[in-house]
Amino acid sequence: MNAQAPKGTADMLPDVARAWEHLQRVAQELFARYGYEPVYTPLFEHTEVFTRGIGEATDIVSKEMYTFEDKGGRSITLRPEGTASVVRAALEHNLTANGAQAKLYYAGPMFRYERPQKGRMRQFWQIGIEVLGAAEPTADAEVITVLWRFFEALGIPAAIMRLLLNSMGDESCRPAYRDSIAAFIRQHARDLCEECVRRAETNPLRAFDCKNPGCREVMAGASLLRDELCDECAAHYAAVKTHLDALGIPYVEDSTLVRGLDYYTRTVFEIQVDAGLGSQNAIGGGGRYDRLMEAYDGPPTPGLGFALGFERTLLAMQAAGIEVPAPPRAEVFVARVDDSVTAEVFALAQRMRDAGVAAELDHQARSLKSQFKQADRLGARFVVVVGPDELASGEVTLRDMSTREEKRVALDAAPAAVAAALG
RNA sequence: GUGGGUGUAGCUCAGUUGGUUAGAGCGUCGGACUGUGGCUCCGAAGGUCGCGGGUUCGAGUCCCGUUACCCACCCCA
Repeated sequence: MNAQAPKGTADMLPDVARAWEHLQRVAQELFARYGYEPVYTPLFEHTEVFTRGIGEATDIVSKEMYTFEDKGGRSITLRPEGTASVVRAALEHNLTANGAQAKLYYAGPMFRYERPQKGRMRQFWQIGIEVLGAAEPTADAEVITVLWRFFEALGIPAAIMRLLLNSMGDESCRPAYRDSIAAFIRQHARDLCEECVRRAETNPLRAFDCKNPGCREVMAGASLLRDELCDECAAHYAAVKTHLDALGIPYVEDSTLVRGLDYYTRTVFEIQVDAGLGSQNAIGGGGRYDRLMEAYDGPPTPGLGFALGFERTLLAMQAAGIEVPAPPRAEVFVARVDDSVTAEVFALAQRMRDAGVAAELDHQARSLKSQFKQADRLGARFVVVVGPDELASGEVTLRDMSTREEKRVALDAAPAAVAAALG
């Protein structure tokens, strides 16, 4: 058979898997300090959760979803992102009933059918947080701060991160602006690329994102949403910035930042780095989605959150020279001199483990010499040598691999002695 | 969906104008006074040269196709 993992997926072997767990540990510890609780939602949902939530016209929904019909005839889709599921779950379980607030975080794989490239996989992992029921700008500033602090906690220097901030307005000011941009594009159609002209009909705001220099030049003449926000949105945006300023979180206002999911309102943000990600640059991003719950026929419920990508975060860390610490695979190696002491060695290793010590032993009938090599490779601080000589006096030899010192200790007392020596 | 690049041992790669048993480094395993590591030395195992056609007396080396991976476009984490 073909042993290759499917296109766009990757096995996470120990070195990578360890980094994965490191990210999750850092996230859990940090998020807990801000009052976020874990939540696990299904990896697949009724397709409607995403089509209604993310938006029919988005790239994600129109061409990137893993959708299939299950044996019951239901249309099922592997989740392409986490927010829609969390909001759906909050609605199902009434987490925000009577004005309650929910602060949740999740971590797990997402699925998008795309051509893989650096920093982009068909199955990729995200960690995200969501705050539901919070309308105040302090919530926006908190979510952004958590994202920023997370990357800092991983050791990514603030100097290489760029936090982009923008407001997308809401239903009272965005539609008019959107129409004006569409009109602007049609007006300058002959100076813009085909793609941008097409955008006038689908998602006009995306034209600001075009990499074509000519388009950028033309779009620079368009009015900015920042200047067209309604009073409420402008005040909210200003307050978010004030709160970020107070915390010293450095942001760059970017009126062209338009995130690709339809559900965003008001605040949107993204953290980018320049090294390690290939042609990608965003390692995390998010925003406010005050109308999303209503898209599911739920009550009006403000919400916001962020998602960050494991793969990209790791690429950024690698580029920054950050190593994920690897603990020794064994603290003590229990070596046997010959087969006559196998039973004692096996039992002793178990007593070490029961005493809380990471202990390893040979399962391949290797020579004593190669057991020492093995112990060295595993990073074991101690080797306990068990042989006929030792056992004759009810003892074992305890060798400190760093100092090469050896001493005899009683067989029964060995686990405690090793545990004590390890501190 | 489109374009470009690459596919030789577990990993990183060499392989001359096509010519006899395909190499190196690292890693793995074993050994270097009979019960002991990291350095050094010696040795061993390990390869359908992505796959299928074609050209040729002969192809890892040329041609065609195919597939996988990588990178980029689109878009996104």
